Amino acid sequence: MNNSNKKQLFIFNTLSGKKEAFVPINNDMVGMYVCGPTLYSEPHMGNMRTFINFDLIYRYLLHSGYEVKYVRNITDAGHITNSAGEQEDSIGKAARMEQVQPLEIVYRYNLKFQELNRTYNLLPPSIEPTATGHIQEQIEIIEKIIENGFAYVKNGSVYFDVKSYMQSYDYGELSGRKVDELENETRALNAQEEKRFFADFALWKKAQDNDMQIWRSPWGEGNPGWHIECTAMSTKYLGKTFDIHGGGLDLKFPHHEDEIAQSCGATGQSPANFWMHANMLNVNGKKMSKSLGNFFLPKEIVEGTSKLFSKAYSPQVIRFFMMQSHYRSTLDLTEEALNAAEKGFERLTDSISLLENVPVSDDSSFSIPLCIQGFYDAMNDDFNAPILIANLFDAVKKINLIKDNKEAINAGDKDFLLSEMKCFVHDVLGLKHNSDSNDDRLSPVMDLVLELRQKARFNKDWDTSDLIRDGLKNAGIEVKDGKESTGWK
RNA sequence: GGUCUCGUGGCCGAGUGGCUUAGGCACCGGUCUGCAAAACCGGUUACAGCGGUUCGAAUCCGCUCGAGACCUCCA
Repeated sequence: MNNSNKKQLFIFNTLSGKKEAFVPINNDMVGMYVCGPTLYSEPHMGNMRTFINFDLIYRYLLHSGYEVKYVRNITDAGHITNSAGEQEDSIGKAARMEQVQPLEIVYRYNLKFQELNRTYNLLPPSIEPTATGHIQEQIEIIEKIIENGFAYVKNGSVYFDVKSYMQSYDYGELSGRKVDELENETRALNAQEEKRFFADFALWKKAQDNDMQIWRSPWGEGNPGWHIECTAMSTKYLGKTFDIHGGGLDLKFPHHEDEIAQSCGATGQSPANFWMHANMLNVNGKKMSKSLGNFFLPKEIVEGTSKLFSKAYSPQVIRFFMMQSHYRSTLDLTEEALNAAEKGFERLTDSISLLENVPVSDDSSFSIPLCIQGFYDAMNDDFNAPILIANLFDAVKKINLIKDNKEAINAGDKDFLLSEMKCFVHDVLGLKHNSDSNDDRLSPVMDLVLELRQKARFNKDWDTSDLIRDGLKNAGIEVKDGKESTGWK
């Protein structure tokens, strides 16, 4: 990495509602925890947007020279779903429906999730811990919270005592919610007589007859509440307080609010200095969700099997499309917008290839360092990938003008620009090069075919040259006649 | 109902007080070309409405209209 370009990184902190200078607790080490998926079904494109956005953040932190411990959990227990008034574990429910073991469900969808991570070019986190692998840690944290007077046991379940907590801490500081407002709004939803206070939430649930996953605890057999797993795992792997906690915006309340309460209640320390929330992916103006039916699977779009789109799009194009909006904005997915991204992405990657072969001059006609600084400035401003891309396209325009001898670049600047552009496109944005897709065996054949066509063109045998061109088009190969040579793709 | 966010040109999408023509795509014009496509260059179109603050607002404040999110299932 290039330290001369390393300026102060600013991150929008949900906790303060402001952009703050990012200073890690431990010099150049960064601890980051991101709430991962609940694997009771295949993750949809909206789920993936969050993970892609945090992949960008992870990548830029690495690029900035930080040593990052990136923890992204897998929820395989304790995630309660609420259907028809019945509360039950979502994994257990899926297992019962499909008549398999709960862990078989998790294993099945985790395989798919991992495959998606590779397809969309996400870097693997440092560790992906599971809730079921940390039952003991969860129990220990719950015991601490009880010990500190912020939780109580009732009929084999344990609840967090929000009223007691509020005497020492500010419940609602992350989401900006006031408990007295909540009370009027949500009382009807809670038929939980066991709770002392409507806002109390479960840390441990007593086992019910239809539970498929049950563990022993000091309070009897049962299973953990949803929020406690993240507190247990983040504390175990990153410490009582770490640098960044991320997740989807829809987790802000109650999940993240309750995580803060649990950590403070157990350790007396707030878990994270920076809270980051990625915004939702919309389809037709509405949040993508299963209940609305406006979701599609990440593999459907790359295979072209989604009914919502007329053709397939490469994962790189989808990733590029997502990078063109800021992670804190909602993003509207439409076919027209995807087509625009496809063309733009091609132009960007083409220009990198072009830069490799562009002629050099004695002097550069524009400031390359200034150009590159623009890349860094964009990302240092709360990971503003859309501005980064706009700045990259400024470079694209310059590169094209160099080709036409309207701008010039010297050898040193060329190498500098090329390596930085590759770095930002490939390593930071996580976009693979598009040209790798051509088959090695096809290449010599195409050279031959195009040579025959050139011969025909030289002889003004337009019928033959057009026959070749149209035939290739039908085979999905596009001929691109240039001034000196003919390309294809 | 409560809390909060947002409304930018044909589409997606940055930008928070005074030139950013943001950017991409589309469209129009041009260069190149046997023709076409591709590629490249150039250009047009905007800040939901009304009122206010200000020398000056897309950017701050108020109201109206519209959209969305959360309110213990959500990435």
